[in-house]
Amino acid sequence: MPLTPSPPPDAGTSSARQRRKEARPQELLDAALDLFVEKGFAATRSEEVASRAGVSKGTLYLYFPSKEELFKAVVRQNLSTLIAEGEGLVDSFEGTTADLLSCLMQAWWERVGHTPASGIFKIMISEARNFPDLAQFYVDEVVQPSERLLARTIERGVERGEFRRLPAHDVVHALIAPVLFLAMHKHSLGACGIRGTELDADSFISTQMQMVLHGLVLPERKDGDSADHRIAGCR
Amino acid sequence: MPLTPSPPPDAGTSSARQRRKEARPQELLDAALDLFVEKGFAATRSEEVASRAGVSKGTLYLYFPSKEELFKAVVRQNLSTLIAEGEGLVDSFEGTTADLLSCLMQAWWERVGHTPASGIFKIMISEARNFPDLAQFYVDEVVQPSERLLARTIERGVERGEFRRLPAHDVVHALIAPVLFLAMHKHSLGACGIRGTELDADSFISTQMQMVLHGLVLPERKDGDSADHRIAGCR
Amino acid sequence: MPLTPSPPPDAGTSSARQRRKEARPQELLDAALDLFVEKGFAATRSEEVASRAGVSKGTLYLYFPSKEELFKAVVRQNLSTLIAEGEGLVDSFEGTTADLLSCLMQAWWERVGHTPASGIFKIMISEARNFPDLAQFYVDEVVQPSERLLARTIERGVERGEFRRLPAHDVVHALIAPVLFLAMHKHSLGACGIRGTELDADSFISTQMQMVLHGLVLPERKDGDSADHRIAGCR
Amino acid sequence: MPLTPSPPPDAGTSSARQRRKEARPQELLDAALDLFVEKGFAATRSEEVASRAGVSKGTLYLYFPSKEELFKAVVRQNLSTLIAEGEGLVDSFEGTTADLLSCLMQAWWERVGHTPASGIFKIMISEARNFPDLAQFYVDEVVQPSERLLARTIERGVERGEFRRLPAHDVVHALIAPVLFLAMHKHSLGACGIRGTELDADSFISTQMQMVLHGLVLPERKDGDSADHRIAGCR
DNA sequence: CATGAATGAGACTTCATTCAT
DNA sequence: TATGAATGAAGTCTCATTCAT
Repeated sequence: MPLTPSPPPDAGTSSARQRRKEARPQELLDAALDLFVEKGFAATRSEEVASRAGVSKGTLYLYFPSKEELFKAVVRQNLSTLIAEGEGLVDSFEGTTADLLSCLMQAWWERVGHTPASGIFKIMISEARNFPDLAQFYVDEVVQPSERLLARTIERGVERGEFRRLPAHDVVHALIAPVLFLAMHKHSLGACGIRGTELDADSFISTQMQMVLHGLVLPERKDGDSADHRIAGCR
Repeated sequence: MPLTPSPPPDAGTSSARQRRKEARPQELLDAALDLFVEKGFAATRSEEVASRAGVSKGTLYLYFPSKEELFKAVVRQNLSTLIAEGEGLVDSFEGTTADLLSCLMQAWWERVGHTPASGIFKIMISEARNFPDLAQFYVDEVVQPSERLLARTIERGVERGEFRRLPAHDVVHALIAPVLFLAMHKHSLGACGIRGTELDADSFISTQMQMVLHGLVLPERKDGDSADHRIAGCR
Repeated sequence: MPLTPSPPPDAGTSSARQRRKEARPQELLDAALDLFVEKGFAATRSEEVASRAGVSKGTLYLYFPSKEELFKAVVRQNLSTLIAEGEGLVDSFEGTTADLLSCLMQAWWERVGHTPASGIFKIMISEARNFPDLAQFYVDEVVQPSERLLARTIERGVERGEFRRLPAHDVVHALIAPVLFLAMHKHSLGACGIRGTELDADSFISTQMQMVLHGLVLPERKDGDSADHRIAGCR
Repeated sequence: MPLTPSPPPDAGTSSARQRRKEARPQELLDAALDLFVEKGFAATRSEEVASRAGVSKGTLYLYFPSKEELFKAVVRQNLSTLIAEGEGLVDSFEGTTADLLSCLMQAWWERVGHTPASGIFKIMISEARNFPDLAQFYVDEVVQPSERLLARTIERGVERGEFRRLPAHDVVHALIAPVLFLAMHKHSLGACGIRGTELDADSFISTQMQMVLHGLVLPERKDGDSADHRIAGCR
């Protein structure tokens, strides 16, 4: 109530209370995302979610039947919709595949990486084995759709002669790994304020990209180790 | 053994009870590692650790004064010692830096990646923010020593003219990222038995290595995108 | 009775639930006082306090954040308020100091000595060294204020030429000692129902008063021992 | 072993070990007294008693079948013997009763008041209701014998025309109260090191004695309040 | 719709006592 | 005798969820 300017008394159907009421689920989802990311799913108390959203414990349960359902709603709102958008982009994109990949990356970065939503990965890592229902939901709703999306993109690059013919699935993971690594770090050790754990994301991504596109080893020395890059025997 | 006064030379030197006592800490540490990895630190009940080690709740506390100290002991036993060994290797290694890197990787893979110890990373991701003492301990005991170790190795490669001159810190993270990604996956979604989450580690690492050493983009197209590999604008 | 729904429609503004809620802290404090006095602080289980107040374990913690805080609240409610009243009395009293002392004594007797609150002294005796926080709290909240109050009263008597000029501090303790002795006894051995431990408080206090006011030794023999009443050598 | 000088190998029947062994129960009793006084009966861990006596937990149970029996032994050793001595003194004393009382007091002060044994009263206050067996034992072994002893002494004084004819039982308690008050204080608040709780025992006892022998109120004002020294109505 | 009082299972940790050695 | 490893009941406090108002 004190947060919204008093509407004209005859404003019609939607009073301040009404508007507030309609915003409730969103406020709860936002509070839940923040807290789940900060503390994890199990360690987040429902009462704290409610109070951060400015409502009482009971009210939370009017909108979401349990903490698990609340979590699923958070995931749907923050990731599922984004993936659907990505699919639209891939379907209609017309430039080079490298540009498409850049677009996807950038979108991810802006809409997930730089937002609290990036913490969802950390949550799933932590809780998957303790909450199999959530794990299944997350795989169906996030992991498989997004991996399919990236794999299609890589295959497009290969088919168009733009990319080396590497196993699409592995390339997808190689693309995802550093990004998740950053997200993971940001929401765990990186958030603890411990000296020596700072990590410059832009610099890291830039270096990573150079390595992925050009390789770490200098050209003139390339021949020697071209045979097999599985982990070699130590001697 | 050293505690019993000269037993008859042909007798078993230590009684059954004695043998049990000496084995206890190890059994408890093993049980603890398994359970911490499976459920996380907070969700693991100390009683369960004890019972998996075949003792009662109280016995655990004879050997470790608290769950936190138990966890620290697990980390020390499984990672700290390994890092110390790695330092010895780097100090005395005489081959190419690429080979040294391979050696370190392989050691990690055999002694950590393929053992339950790889789950410690997952645990820290999950619990760092909820247990600041553990986070600090882990940074001091694991993160900083191992990053220093790798950074020294990269710098060795640069100094000897073997590697491109990239920021050592970022290269370290780029090397760590895929490996942690695999460890993470293996102990979270990968352990849930959900279809569609399988991940072939060897294949992934092989692809990753080819990308890191040779780049993803085909040579003839390399020139075009050499300028800046930060995330490019979408259009 | 208080749990039955449908109060008369014209009933007061507060529901049965509301009434319960407001009465809870008091019910808990009463239960806590009884149990703390009976068993001591450490030996009283919080669950037992709750169940004696007719609520569950968790409910206790809705009102008091810990057993220590519960105890402090018990002390504040039963003693601190009383001491404040005593200060008012001393400030405004106009009769003889002996009468003032009688008044204070009587008030103590009615409001503390004859109520379970008298058991608080026993508790503190028992627990002071094991719970330094409680000890400090008790000294600040009870010991010092009440000793100051009595000392002021004694000094008033001396200044008005009513009392001998004895060290106020020691007189205070001499006044307190028999009273605490009684309280102590009543809540320890006296409450065990052991034959031979009965103690008639009124008779004891009466005798004590006569001894204090007239002396134990008969007048004609008084001279001999007037020199020093510290403990005399045995021969 | 390291505490005793190695005896000559042919020293005869009692080796160092032997002497040590015979001292065990005494060392355990001393350690137990100290700890019981400091922490109370319930809060004292048997292991701590053992370790302070320089033996292992198990050894304690070789000498005393339970913590309760250990406590009884402590009481017997520290108080029962003393009371027996007191009885001998009273039986054979030939001086004035005031001197006899002084002697008893002094003995108490030297052998109990100034030793850790004075803490036993505090223990019993605290634990009587939680350990009825101990309470019964203490009443039989300490309370009744010592009260009988003092009552006999007071009666001796009355019969010989030395003391006013007051109820012996109450006089006994009046004598005991300040002494127990001091003992109590010394082992509870007085041992907490809190400022404002210091108490000068000698000064207190001296003042107490003067009050008891001469009365608090000045002679010239005595008349007014001679009627009844029970607690008077406040107005 | 909204509240928040109430519940009770469950977690960590302690400690008297036993008993194999 | 002496040891000390082992036990398991018990105690404090937390929190998801319910439901009367």
